[in-house]
Amino acid sequence: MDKYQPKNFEEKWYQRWEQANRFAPSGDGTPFSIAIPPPNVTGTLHMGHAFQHSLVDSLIRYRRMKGNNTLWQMGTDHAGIATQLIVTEQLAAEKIKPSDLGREKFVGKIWEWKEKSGNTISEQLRRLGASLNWETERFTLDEGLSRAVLEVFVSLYEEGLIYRGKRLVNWDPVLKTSISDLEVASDEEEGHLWHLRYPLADNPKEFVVVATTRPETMLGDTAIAVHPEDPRYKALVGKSILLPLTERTIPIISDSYVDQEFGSGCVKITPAHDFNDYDMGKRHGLEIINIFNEDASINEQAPKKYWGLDRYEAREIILKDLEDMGMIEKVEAHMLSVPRGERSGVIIEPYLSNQWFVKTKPLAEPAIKKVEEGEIEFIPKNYENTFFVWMRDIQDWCISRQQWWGHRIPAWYDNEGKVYVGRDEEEVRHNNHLKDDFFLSQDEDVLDTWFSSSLWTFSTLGWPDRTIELKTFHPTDVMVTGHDIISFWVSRMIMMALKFVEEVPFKKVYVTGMVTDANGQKQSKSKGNGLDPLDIIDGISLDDLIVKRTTNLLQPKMAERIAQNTKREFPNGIQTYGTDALRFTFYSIATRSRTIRFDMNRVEGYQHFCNKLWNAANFVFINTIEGEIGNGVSNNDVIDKWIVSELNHTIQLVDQAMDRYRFDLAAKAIYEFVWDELCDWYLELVKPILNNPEIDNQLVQTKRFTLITVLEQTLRLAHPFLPFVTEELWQKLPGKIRGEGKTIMSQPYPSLNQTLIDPSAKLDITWIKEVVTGTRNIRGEMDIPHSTPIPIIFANGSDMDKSRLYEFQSLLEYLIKPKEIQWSESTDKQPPSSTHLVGEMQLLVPLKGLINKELEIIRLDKEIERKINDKSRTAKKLGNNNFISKAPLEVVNKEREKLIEIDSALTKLKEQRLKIASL
RNA sequence: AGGAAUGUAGCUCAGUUGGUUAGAGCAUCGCCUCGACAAGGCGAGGGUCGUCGGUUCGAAUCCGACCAUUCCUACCA
Repeated sequence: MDKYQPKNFEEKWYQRWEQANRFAPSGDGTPFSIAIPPPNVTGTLHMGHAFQHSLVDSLIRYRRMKGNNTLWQMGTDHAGIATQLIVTEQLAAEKIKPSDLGREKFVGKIWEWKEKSGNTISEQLRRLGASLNWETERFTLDEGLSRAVLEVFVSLYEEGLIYRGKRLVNWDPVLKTSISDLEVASDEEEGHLWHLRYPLADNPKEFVVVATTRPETMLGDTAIAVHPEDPRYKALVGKSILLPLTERTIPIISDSYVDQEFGSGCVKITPAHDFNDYDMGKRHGLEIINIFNEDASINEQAPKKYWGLDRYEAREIILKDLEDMGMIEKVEAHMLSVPRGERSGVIIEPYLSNQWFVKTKPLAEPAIKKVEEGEIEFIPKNYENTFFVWMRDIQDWCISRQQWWGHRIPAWYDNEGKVYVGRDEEEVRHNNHLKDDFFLSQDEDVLDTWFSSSLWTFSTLGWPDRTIELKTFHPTDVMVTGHDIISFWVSRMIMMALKFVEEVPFKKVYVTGMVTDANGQKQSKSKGNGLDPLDIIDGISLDDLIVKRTTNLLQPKMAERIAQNTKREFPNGIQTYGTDALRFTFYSIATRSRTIRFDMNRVEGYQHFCNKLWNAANFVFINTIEGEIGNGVSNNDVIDKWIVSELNHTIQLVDQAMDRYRFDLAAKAIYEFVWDELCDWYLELVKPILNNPEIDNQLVQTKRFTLITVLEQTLRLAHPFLPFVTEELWQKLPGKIRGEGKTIMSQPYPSLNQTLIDPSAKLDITWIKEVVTGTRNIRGEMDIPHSTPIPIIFANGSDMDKSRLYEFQSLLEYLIKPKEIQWSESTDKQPPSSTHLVGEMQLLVPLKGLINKELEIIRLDKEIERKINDKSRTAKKLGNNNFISKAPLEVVNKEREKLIEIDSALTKLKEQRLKIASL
């Protein structure tokens, strides 16, 4: 058999599965379904996706093999702003602006781009082995889902849960659109606090000083505010000031929102450009003056001098003008949190505009209730708090975007600006009895992408039609996603599903940790520390990796640093690991922690594991290919009973782990079974029988049968986690063992057979392990090579030891490679030896010609010291009357027995040391 | 500012309702080509479980305070 080379077979198997339509739901088992969090259609797979989808795929494959009628619903998201941005940038390279093309042509360009690059992510998912049902793949802008969006919009509007209004929203002046609170990220940045002097209207020689971080907004000030209790300013309340640079006089008001301690204790109020000021403006009936255009340049509400200036140009000039007038008291350095648009990276402006909103409170209440009642369960549970905190203080959701790519808002306006909402223009005219020549124009805006995503679990299943799919697979069983998406998406799906299909969208929410780089840094394009999962699967050279990380950077000056960091982290690039190794890594690191540092060393370790499994299978094939494989009629010996018992124990562990979404524990159980039990012990224990021509053929056949059936079950057990290598190996099994099945992925999952758990077999094997490990310890410590046979004496053993030696002597001879094994009733008159204790029994390896006396004394001293420590710990416990009287009897007895054992061992070791020392 | 999470070996992480000597992988150090596997085998070293207190016969585990890191929410102009 060839070496383990994942690239030789991984893609092949995926193609065969897909061609044979293995990913479609089938059978009449209990339905089990998961909806994929729709990736951005024009995006690429990042490590977080690969991680989540690997977890989901194991759940899906596990359930499918368990006989569930299983659906993993595939689909992608149109990602409005992100996609429009990409295409806009591409056109910019050809010096074309979207406005040059007009709406229709521009949207056409995006569709072209979608057709071209839309399957990148699908191909990546295939490489991951994701057993998604491609047949029913959906896209948020396709006909069916668009129908669902219309239906929901119209019905929420009719119920008064969608409304249009002029509000202050987060405005991206580069993208020229509103964005939701969630798409704004605030970070601390260095700035300044300018203290400006505003002269009093009735006494322009006197000033009130206000502090601001955004001096340019002063052009839109409509009041200044002080705290009602502030003695410095009490007398001024009700007076007015002359707003510099403008011709306006504005009032001084009092409001307890003002913090007396901050700045001068006096704050300028700009209702059109600050959320708090907006609220305050409403409270006091202040004028609202918007001084910005859509691109945040100064508009005609400001003095002519500043018209058309960009907000930051305007700032400089305004400051200079104020300075010239002597109106700047002082400037301080100041850290402030600056809101930036997630997509464009520019500073977001609060901006007054007409927008559409969803009234969320009435939708949130039932959603909160379902989670409280446990109908939806978050795993880990504490993420429910994140959900509750968000939902209990939920703000209305601004759903209109001033973009072209997306679901156009189904609202029409007449000449007077009256709004008509309906599924299409025809319906609007009909319902409102409007003649065909009555002027109507449709709203230019599109809906927030998350609006369509919020319908995802049911719109993908055919809603608003009551399809059989919807009936069968909704609610879905679990949603697997990152914590950053709980408020964006999870909460909104819950609200919408409850509203429109009157059931929860999923029963469980498994919140994964966030995959970071080896330094715990979030992976991102701008930091240049992101990894493409395919580069771990296929490998990539250092040069290619640097190119990949440094092209299309938003900040090109970062390129040099990114290249340096990449060189340091991956001096030799990334080698080829294959999908299975990557996947197994994901399972192993899927613990309950919220950040997961991705460590390439672990991928390497799990690649070795795949290799180990490969080679173990190879061993099995070599030993079963020629001779007869028995029929399983058991004259199983204790060794076979033991490995079957271990296998069943592992099956149990995997089931328990999967029930609790502990992918790490499932992976660990499989890893340990394959490597530590099957490879390290069972295959070794079986060799002397398989390779011995004198052994009874019946026994050899039984061994072969156990060997190959244990392998076959192990492959099935591991398949959800290692889909490719298990399929490749399973296909090499003889048909007699494999059965009629065409693929491992449709075979039944191994299930626990409690009657095969055999504790007594385990005790026997444990004894063998102890004896073998004991002699290996002596060999290892004494540097005696495996090739040198050593004489060994079993002294002072019990009847049980004796009978076990009798039973397993030939095995032990194979494993220990002794010159001979002697049995001795007592330790008297034995030659000076190196000793290892197995319970009461002593393993003796005579020193003569093999072992250095001093080395043995050192080894014994180490052992003795350990025992002395144990003894004092145990004796101390037993010397404590409180322990004796309060601890449970069995714990006390355990300690008593332990003390006896330690004492006996200690005595023997000390005797032994005396004996050696006296030589 | 409020809320949450995390802190265990050099690194990345397990450790279930408190109960043998706190485990694994990687890394380190010896020895070994023995017919599945050097992507391997065997052996060894390595930890005051963030700090301090409390509860308890007994604490990595439960409670409190503090320190450090991280995230979320709200932001003081």
